[in-house]
Amino acid sequence: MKDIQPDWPAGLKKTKQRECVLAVLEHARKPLSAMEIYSEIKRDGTSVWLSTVYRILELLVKRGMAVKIAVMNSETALYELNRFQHKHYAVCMNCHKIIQMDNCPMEKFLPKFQDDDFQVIGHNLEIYGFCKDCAH
Amino acid sequence: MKDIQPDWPAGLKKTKQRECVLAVLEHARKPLSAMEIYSEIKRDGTSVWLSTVYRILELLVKRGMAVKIAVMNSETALYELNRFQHKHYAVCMNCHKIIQMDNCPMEKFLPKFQDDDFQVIGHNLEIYGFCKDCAH
DNA sequence: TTCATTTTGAAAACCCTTTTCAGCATAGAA
DNA sequence: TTCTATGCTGAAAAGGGTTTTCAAAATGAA
Ligand SMILES: [Zn+2]
Ligand SMILES: [Zn+2]
Ligand SMILES: [Zn+2]
Ligand SMILES: [Zn+2]
Repeated sequence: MKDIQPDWPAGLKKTKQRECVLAVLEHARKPLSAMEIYSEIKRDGTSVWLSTVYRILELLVKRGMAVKIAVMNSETALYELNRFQHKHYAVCMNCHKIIQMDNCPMEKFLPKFQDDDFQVIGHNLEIYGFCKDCAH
Repeated sequence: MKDIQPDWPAGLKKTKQRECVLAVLEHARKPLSAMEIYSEIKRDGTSVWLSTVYRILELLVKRGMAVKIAVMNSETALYELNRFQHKHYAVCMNCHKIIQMDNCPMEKFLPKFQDDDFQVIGHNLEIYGFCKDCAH
């Protein structure tokens, strides 16, 4: 699981736990919760504490290396590597699967809203419904 | 604060606490947290418990009489009366003020996304940035 | 009024997340 | 390499919003 990193990010002390968290995020095919990352690392045999995972994730987010996602109606935050793509999600109301959308519906709308006494920094969009496995 | 309700919703037992929660929501000019509703009721001199407020809000949401809003990067849920209007919010990153948007940027986009193996039930959109009081 | 059924009070439990602080590991200097 | 300052982790506890519990109280129907 733990990969050979080509080069370690400058200013970050290299620790076993940080390497593991980064490796898990790198291999992830979907956004993961802190608990999922923690479990993945332990399953791999490395000793780590959940609070440490939270600390590392907070650090990665602060450095812009990871992104924190808050899916509504879910009390757990999800994390993924920052791949510098603007994206949004569709969430299945049945199986809670998260499906990535490839285009942003806000592009055309935002300039209109900009004028209205509000300086827009970003936006957050989520579609909810049923994925094709759960459609009825 | 407690209004004379024209008619009490059928099938709902009328209790002092439920009347108060509904009255607070009716007078609210912005979405409120359970704690804010609780404080408002106590300030009015009525005895109520926070867990009861949560129970009542859950009931109202389940009956479609209220709407629960989860603003990202905020760990508290907000509630408002369901006025059956489709709307979205802009959230100030500085003062956390919530500004209601009057048009929905998704209307034109949704049909395009509908086809993609996902049955769209609804969506959730949030703009974040700085309100005019906090612009820099 | 009486009684079955709900609802509330009061407290405790829950769950995810953050904080604390001492001991340990890391990277840079000597 | 060894030393040292600094930063990181383990381990446990606390935090904060929300939910659960169960006995007592209130409600509405008969
Ligand atoms: Zn599904
Ligand atoms: Zn977008
Ligand atoms: Zn503001
Ligand atoms: Zn909309």
